[in-house]
Amino acid sequence: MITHAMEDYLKTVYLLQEGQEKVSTSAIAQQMEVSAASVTGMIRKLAAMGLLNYTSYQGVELTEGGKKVAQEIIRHHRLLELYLVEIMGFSWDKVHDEAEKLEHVISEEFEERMSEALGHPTTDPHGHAIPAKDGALQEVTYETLTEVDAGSSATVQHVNDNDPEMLRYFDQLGILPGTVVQVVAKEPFNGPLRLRIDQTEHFVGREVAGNVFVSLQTI
Amino acid sequence: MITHAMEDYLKTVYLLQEGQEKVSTSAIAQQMEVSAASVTGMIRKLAAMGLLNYTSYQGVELTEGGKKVAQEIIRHHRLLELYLVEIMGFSWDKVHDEAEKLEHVISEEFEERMSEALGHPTTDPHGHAIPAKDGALQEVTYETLTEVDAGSSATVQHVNDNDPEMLRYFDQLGILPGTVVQVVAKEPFNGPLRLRIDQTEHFVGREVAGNVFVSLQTI
DNA sequence: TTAAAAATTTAGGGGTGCCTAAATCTAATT
DNA sequence: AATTAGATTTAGGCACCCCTAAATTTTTAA
Repeated sequence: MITHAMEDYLKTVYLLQEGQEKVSTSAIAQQMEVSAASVTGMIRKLAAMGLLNYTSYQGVELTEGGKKVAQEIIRHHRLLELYLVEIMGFSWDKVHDEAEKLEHVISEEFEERMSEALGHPTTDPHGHAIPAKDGALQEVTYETLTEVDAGSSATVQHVNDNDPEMLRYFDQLGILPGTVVQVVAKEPFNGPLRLRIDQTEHFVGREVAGNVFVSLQTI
Repeated sequence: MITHAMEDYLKTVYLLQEGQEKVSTSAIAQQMEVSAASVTGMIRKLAAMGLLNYTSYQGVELTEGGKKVAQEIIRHHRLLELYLVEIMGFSWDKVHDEAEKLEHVISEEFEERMSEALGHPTTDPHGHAIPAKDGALQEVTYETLTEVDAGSSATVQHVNDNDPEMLRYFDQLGILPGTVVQVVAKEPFNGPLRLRIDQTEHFVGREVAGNVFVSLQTI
């Protein structure tokens, strides 16, 4: 039996796994805000169930079965976020927490009816790809705004969705998926970035910029 | 902290309490399909929290605080059932189980947005009253079809919602809230009832008839 | 290469919520 | 009033999921 907590672990490992193969205990612990000891315990259980491969001290890697569970939950989460925004009128800073709870309890039919109501969408309100039913999620790894050279422009692809306050700030700035942002200048010593968004200039800190994932303008 | 399990107990006690004052351990155990020992354990916890009054061997009674929690959950449940049917297109036999899970995790905002989308409704798809926000639920106690005299007609007020198969049967028969049913005859020895619904006659067993709550036609 | 630092695991424990079996209490019957 | 049946509670246990503290392993740096 797969519990809600297990689903959360699998989802976290899946999202951390992108780019790397092995995911460390501490990375999971940090992401989930639990102790490393708790992670070890759960990992052993998931490994015993064949949902991930695990060698002591060497990190974990999802099996195909584990990936399937994770994708299902991520699909639930992202469909829910979009449904809450588009159909129910939630603001985008509130939907993450709501989806975090609902993703574990909705039925397949609920999932299907949301997808239908939304016209079988492929991205959620924060720009993340929605995995197809039983389809793999291959999220492209974009760079963050902090890595863009001064003078260059970039298009926002997605933003980190788990901090409501930061999302409200993004709203104020006009940063959302699809927005074109020009990095006018980058102040030294980890100073703020000077951004031009929609004719207006803003100074934003590195922490914020690090949560905006973009692709460079080719023009 | 009120857990999901506690919410379920409070809801059950609330619904069992209608009509009587005290609710017995075994009634709760039967309704929730858990052991009586488990009920005792939970009851003690809820009593310690001031959500119900409890004297050993004498049954329980919700306090005002306990009632408030129960009403909130029942409101969630019934709004969800209606939302699932009206907005998402679920069939009425599927919504009970879905609502049973969702009722514990939705936010106040989710509740409010459902209510708005539905035009602040007062009854769910099975004919049960939806408690107003922070408002008491005073469900009238209707009689069941088995209690209607042969020859009389009655209007369906609500039906039991927790057996999907029975709900599909009601659908086939055309029994839903508002339907007028004439009890043509009642076979003896707990035999079937002969019902006229919409010009058609049906023979239904007592168990089914006992789950249809009606008010007598005054005309 | 060896000591220190960092990461990870093990050990032991707490709260929740369920169970069965045994003990106890209440209510009904004689 | 005593017995018995039924209802209820207590006792002891299990699974889940988290924690802190201590032990162990790996990595890093001197």
